[in-house]
Amino acid sequence: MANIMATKIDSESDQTLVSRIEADLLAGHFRPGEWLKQADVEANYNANRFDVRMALLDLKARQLIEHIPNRGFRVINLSEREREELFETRSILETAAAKLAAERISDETIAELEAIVRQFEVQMETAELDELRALNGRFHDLLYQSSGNSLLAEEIKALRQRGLPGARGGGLAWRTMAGILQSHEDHVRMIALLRARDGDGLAEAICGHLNMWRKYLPKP
Amino acid sequence: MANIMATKIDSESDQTLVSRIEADLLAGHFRPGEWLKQADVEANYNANRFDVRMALLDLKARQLIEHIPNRGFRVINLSEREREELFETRSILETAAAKLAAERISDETIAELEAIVRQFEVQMETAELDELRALNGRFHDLLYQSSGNSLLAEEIKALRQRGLPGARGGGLAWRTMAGILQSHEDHVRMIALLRARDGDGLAEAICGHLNMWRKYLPKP
DNA sequence: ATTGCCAAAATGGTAGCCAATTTCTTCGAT
DNA sequence: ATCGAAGAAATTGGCTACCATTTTGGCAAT
Repeated sequence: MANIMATKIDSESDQTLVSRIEADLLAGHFRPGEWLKQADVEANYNANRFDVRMALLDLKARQLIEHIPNRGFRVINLSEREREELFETRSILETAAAKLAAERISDETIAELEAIVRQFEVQMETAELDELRALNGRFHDLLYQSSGNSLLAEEIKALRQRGLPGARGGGLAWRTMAGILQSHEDHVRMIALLRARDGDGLAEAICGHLNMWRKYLPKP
Repeated sequence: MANIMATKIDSESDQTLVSRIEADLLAGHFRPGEWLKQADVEANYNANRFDVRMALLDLKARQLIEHIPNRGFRVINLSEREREELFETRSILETAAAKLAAERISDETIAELEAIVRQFEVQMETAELDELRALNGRFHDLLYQSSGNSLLAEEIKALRQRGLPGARGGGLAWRTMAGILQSHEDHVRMIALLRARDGDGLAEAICGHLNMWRKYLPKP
């Protein structure tokens, strides 16, 4: 009896507490700078105080939230400057990884990438934004994993995630349909460049892709 | 009375527990793969169980130690492959940062760097290895901070540190005096390249500097 | 020598307490 | 009425203790 109850209660949390909060953070379900009060998290995620503390510490270590002593934790809120630095650093890592990937990627993996891009194309009009965001993430993760350097890939992933919390609509230029379409076309082009083993071209494409959002900013 | 006692007891730990353990890790005072049992740490650092746990979690987040469920924490022990990946990634970031630094660094900061190098030269024969290691760290930190991108600098610092735990003698090619001397000469050369604003040359120097240790390996 | 079993050791999840700090509220003074 | 200060409420966070789970290590039996 008690076991069944416990299972039922936990049913919605087949994932760990951290990953549930993380998912909400990366999906932009919190506002930048929003306070994550322990009591609230405790209630909203149906967890106990200790787990909440551990989860928040974990997320803090990954810089998705920040910690202010005696105040608590709040969603990261990057300054203009920090955002610049983030994109500069991502450009460095991602262009380098792209060049490596162009050399090392296998034909099978290119096919996998293409499958993701196709799925993106199909779901672009119907699916929810979160779904598209997930596909986008899978595309880039797989691409950078193909660099053959998984530490590099992890580093890139971590940096990408740091830009997401509090960024509405997935965080890039994805506020507009045009942005999403542009993103998709970039991906198609990347596949072609991978097939052509054009590392430099790919790097350039990545750079443009990364800085795409600038075109869609309210006030540049 | 009690206050004075407390202060005295804490006197040796004016730094936090994490930074004390961290210092020992980075100085190579633990062996790679060595277990950090909670009880031992508790005793050796004169701390309580809770603080130890928090400290170990923190160090785990920075990948200086790893955590195996129900076994505990142990000093990171990089595989050959992981070490390759680490250096490849560092090369990418550090050469990029060096190029930026060559553009953006001020004359004052170059002078600061030179001061560190001079101090290194003076202390090379007399000072302890830990002292030299600290100076080396300050040199590289300041250099990469001069890229004007502090996120980039932090990232580089974190990656550098990940290579240190368990690496005897500071972790690089610093097992031999020749390695230390080589390192110093590299630094001198870097200063010259900075003065000449030769970003590409500097990047190349960094690359060689980073991969210097290969020459001094027991079995390549 | 190998296997199985039991005891000892260690981890790690949990509850709960209370001091320090911040935030909110209320009250009083100008 | 506004501002400021004192006090109350809320919140964080450091800490102790407990014990279930798991692993480890040793000992005995085959």
